[in-house]
Amino acid sequence: MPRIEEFDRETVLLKAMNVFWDKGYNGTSMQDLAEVTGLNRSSIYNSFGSKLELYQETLKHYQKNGNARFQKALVRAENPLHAIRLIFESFLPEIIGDDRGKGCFSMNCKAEMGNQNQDLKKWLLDTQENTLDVFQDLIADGQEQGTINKKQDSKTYAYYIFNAFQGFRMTGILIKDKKILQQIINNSIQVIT
Amino acid sequence: MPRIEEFDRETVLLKAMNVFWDKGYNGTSMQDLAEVTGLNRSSIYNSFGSKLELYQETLKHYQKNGNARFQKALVRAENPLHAIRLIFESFLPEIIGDDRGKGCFSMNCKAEMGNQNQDLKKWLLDTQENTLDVFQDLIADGQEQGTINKKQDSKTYAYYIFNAFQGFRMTGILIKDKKILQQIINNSIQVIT
DNA sequence: AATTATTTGAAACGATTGTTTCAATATATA
DNA sequence: TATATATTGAAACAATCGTTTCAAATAATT
Repeated sequence: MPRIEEFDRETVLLKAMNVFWDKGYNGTSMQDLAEVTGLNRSSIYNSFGSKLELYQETLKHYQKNGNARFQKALVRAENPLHAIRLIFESFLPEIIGDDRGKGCFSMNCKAEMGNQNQDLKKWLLDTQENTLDVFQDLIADGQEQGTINKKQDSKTYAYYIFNAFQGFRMTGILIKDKKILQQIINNSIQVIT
Repeated sequence: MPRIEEFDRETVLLKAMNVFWDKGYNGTSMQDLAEVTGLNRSSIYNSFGSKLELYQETLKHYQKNGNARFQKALVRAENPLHAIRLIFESFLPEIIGDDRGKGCFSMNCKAEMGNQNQDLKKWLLDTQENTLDVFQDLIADGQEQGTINKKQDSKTYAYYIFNAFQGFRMTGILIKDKKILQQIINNSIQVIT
């Protein structure tokens, strides 16, 4: 009975994400979103609820993409240590190709909205925990397998790698030199080998 | 002949900084600024030019404070390696005491405005260069003096430390556990010893 | 005490903010 | 084909945005 949505939700979400990513949450207006998606304001509200809900959905979309990149690295890696390296390197194309200097969407959210909205803060904490777990599991495996040293426990190393990873996303905003970025990765991983 | 400004510029700047720091540039309204500073809108415009100019001035104020912290660490340090450690540790009180989760003002600016305003981008690049130089000089000194290894050149290590430092500021937004943060510092410095 | 240069307060500016309303449109089912 | 259900477009909502205006207030100088 119902009339069906005319637009492709995935496409709209992607376009909306790019605006939020570029301009930030507060820097993006519903006007911007309507223009870039081609949807009428009312259609956006009807389909996504509100500006904040749309923002949250684009964040999840972004993170899903990031998780996929993590998974790809896990599959391709020869061992856990190599997997960590591949995870870092898998973001090199995004960083170097990011000519607008948008950086990391998730990191931008953390800086702009992490202390302004409890729902977003909770989401950030959850994804942080998730990333930490991935790193910790990899490190624990690597320690058993022998490619990662046992000088410190996997959790401690996970925090260290997580820290380096976040720095990597921030550094990549203004530094696009692949050689420099690659050396940062090498040195960051050095500690756990 | 002229009537003198009634307010203390330094105090106003500090109050304005805290709002920008907390809410971001786009999240802060002139209303907010007038309320928190106690100044009338016209007085703000008369004394600081515009919202953007006031924002830039608060950023410089923040950075001046950060530089002072760097200098303090340099003076107190026993050697260049120790200086780098002290620089990281000098931000621990700010991180742990930051109960509102504001993070690093400069990092927030980078994430929110680095790609939106050319003047701000230029300022961010300048301060980045400055920080990198400080680290490189320290590392070069440490390498001559013997507390820092010579496996890689000072510039490469400077980028690595810079990366870890930026991660540190981001990690500190959601992680306030001093022991964890201290371990991140230890591991980050490990590479260059 | 008169003059002059500046700041201050209140009000208003047009533009834009996020959101809502509702009639017109469209389509899958009966 | 008629009906029911949903989406769409345009307009309008009150509120707030950053900024400007200008007369009143103020204080250092003459």
